[in-house]
Amino acid sequence: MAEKVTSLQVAQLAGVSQSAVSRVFTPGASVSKKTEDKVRKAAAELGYRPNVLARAMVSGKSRIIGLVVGYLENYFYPEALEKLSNALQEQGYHVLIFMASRSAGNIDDVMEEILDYQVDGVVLASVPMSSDIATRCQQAGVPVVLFNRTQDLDGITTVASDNYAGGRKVAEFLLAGEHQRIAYVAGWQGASTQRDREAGFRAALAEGGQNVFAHDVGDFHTENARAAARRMFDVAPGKRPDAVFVANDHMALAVMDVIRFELGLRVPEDVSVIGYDDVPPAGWPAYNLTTIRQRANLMVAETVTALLDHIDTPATAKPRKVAIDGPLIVRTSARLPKGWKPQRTET
Amino acid sequence: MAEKVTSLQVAQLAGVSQSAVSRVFTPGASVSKKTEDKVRKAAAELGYRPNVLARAMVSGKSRIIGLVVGYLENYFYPEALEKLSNALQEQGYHVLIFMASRSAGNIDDVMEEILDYQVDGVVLASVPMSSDIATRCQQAGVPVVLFNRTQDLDGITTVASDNYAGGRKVAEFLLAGEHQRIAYVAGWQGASTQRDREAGFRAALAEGGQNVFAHDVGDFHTENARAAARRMFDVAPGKRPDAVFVANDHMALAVMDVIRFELGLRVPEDVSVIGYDDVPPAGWPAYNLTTIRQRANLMVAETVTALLDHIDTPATAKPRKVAIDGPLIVRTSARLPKGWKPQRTET
DNA sequence: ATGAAAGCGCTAACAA
DNA sequence: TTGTTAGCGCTTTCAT
Repeated sequence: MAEKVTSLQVAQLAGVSQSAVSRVFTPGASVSKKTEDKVRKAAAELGYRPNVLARAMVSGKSRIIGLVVGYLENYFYPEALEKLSNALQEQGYHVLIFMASRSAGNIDDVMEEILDYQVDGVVLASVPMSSDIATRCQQAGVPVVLFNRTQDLDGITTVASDNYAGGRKVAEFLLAGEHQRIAYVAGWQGASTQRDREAGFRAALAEGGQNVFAHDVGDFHTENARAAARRMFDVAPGKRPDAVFVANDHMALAVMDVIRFELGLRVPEDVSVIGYDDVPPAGWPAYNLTTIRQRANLMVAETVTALLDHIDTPATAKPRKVAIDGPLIVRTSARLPKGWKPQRTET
Repeated sequence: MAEKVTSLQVAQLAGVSQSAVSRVFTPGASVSKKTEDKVRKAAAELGYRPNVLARAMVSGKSRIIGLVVGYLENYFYPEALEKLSNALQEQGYHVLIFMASRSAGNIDDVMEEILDYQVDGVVLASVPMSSDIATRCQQAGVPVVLFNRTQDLDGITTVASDNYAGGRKVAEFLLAGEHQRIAYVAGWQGASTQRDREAGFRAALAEGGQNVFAHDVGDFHTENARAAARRMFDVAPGKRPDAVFVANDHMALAVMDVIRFELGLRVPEDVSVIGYDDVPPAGWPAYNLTTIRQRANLMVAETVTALLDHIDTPATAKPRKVAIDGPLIVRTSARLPKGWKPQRTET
């Protein structure tokens, strides 16, 4: 069991001062080649590595990013988390995770805890009350970015897909497919993603001379989505929607299950279903869900850029509202407009 | 933007010494009610919270647990990660994430990085070369536990499900269902989970007088599993297996897709399919996969207990090998033995 | 280019 | 119970 090795020990072995050792491990400090060699040799011999925490204390930079995430049940998030963590690692940062799920009411506590770690920045993903928390961070002088949420709150950087445009695309596609009774299953109403998707969807529907034929709420949860699907589709054929836009894939898959396996209807012959996110299961042949792709790679890249920008140049960094356009991935869960062909599922 | 508040500032406002403030925020220190009140009042007024990093420096305890995870593509891991993070949070620890995926070769680097943060413990999940890393941690005097891997290496605590027993159960069920040509699709051969599942499976098969009819490798990856399924099932009916055990659900779902949607065979009429893990999609009606459940809750609980045990009492804590029994969840992807009824999917 | 010295914010003896 | 003191391991002036 190797004991803890300090820079002082290395200094003594190398026959230099402790500060010399520090300089060798500080990029861009001034050390002679000779000293550096001596120090590196001694360090290697002792297995020395700088203590990140001690460095953080004096420099004020912990190189830790706090990530607050509500739940990983929606498979868009594990993917985003993986990419985000990787991207941050490449920049020399690491991610401290905080699950906001359990701590239902006490998200405030979570925030305090996160701040206690002197994190250099915070990413909020799928967190209820994001705006309160974000404000709290700002007060503490910690850069924040909201991932996959757009807050009305000014002064906070947010990165999301262009949910309004996405909603529009879905409506236009459904309209082009000559659907007559188009329904909507909403997500949690407090989420900006939900609101924007619905707004874009309704706007384009209206332009096409239609209105939402039926509306229910699934709250982004499987069970609620199932219940909504039952209420919506377990009715007389004439009162049944012939298409439904579900606010995210996670719910859309559940809705498809109810439609096909509980009610015995066919997709898309009896009902067209469209989701949002393009999570991996949406591409599985058992579903082949037509959906709007959220480009996780781009969203993560923008998040990292914005965050580092705020960290490195807090004075000049302006809050941004990034909305990334996402393509409609046409598979087979929705009837095709004349002349369309389903696309191949790319990776 | 609130400035950083130190214990000294609180002390001055409260008219006490700095150490008095420290004591108030140190559970089990001795402070008079009167001092405590004064301090708490001043702290509240200033919005003071102890700096975890500074505390870590002097106490030697960072209350950070390093979690190294290979990939989140297998949906067993997001679930485990969420539960683990929650459980650790409840104990006052937080999780620093390290994705080992990207850094293909340089897992060693990841390990050094993680150790630089002076983590109090490390959890290794789905990481190649786990044993090397684990050894490295031990050298550094940092408690480790391997999650969902059993290493032959003595002296390292591991928590996994009882994969051998699980493999046996699958074989016994398939045998009872009077299958004649039972195949196996393996995971990554370096994983103990894979090896144990296969060993148990083969042993029980042999006891039933059968042998593995066909064998291929999917490496725990979707694409490889698909390819394996094609090689295995795209053959003359007489040479085709009538049942297949796939080493995890993630691959089993892909295998089902190939069997049903590419080859047009029926499950379970033509082929019975059984997986391992019981990830959420296994229970979706479109698959209804019969599988062995890995009890994530128990696995996480054991992991946390073992880890804290090693952290709190390093002297007496013995390395353990925990194997948690997992039930066979009987759904409809495998033909039922006479007299069996499919179970309801519980939550 | 290098060493000495002063802390970063906190905990933990040690006295009082 | 309280205050004083000495660090934890490091970065960063400030001299030299």
